[in-house]
Amino acid sequence: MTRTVPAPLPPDFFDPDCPVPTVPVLGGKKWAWRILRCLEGGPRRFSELRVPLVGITAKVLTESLRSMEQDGVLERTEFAENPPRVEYALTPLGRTLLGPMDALCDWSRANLAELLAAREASERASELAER
Amino acid sequence: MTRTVPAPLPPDFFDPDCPVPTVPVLGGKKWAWRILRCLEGGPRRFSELRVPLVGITAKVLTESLRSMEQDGVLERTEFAENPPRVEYALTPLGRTLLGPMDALCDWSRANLAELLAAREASERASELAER
DNA sequence: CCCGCCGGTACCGTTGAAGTAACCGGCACC
DNA sequence: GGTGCCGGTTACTTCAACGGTACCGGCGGG
Repeated sequence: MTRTVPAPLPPDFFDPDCPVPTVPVLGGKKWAWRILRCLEGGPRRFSELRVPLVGITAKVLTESLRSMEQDGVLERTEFAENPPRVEYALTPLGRTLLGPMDALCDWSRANLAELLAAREASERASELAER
Repeated sequence: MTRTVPAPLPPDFFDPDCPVPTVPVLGGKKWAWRILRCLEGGPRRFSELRVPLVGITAKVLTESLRSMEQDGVLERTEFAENPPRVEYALTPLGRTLLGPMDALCDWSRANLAELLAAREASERASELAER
């Protein structure tokens, strides 16, 4: 007899010690994706990054950059110049993230219409249920 | 003369109306990834999902499933049986998400060691700075 | 009559990311 | 001597996700 139901999932289906979910881009990092994208074309200065990242505050940008630096996906270089200059650049590790990231962005672009339609449909359904 | 610096990024580098960042998996959805993974092999019942998703509470699982249903990546089917049965299954749209997701998971697995090393290194550096 | 199972809901507390506002030191320019 | 820019820092607040506990209705079984 063929099995029509899948085998039950064991409690250790996910390794409880697996730190994959702690990967920076998978966390609630609203800006990380965009920052990576901005650095794709080469190093950028702090104030240069603030231009495309419309709405970000200095604090949040600082925090995001610091945490990404800690994760080794980008590098902070301070120049002892005048006026002071700080540059942020992708590390080789950070650059390898661009591929998978592109895959997800492509998915978003391709399926966004369908996704938004699903959201609207469920909104309309819940409005009907209210009455 | 060749340009050694990249062109400046314009303020409209990102479309301000672009809702790509609102895509479910890109938000701070701690469990969405795992839920998708659990449904990869076929439909699952509510209590069946609680087994592999160690530590999730009924409330959070309900919320996650509902929001993913709204986004059209999974489907909720209620059977008027006894005892009541509810099944969750991936939609075609949800199934297309598995590919890009795998890419990111592969990246995590491949580069996790390097990432954790970078974190430790920066921790050690900050401890040195404290003294 | 009471107990437990299924698939939740209600209420409330915690946490961490994000936002707001004010300020800083050093230097250049006027 | 005042003003402004650069690259932040500090303190405070807001907000949504997450977590904990308790409880529910309908049913079947003992």
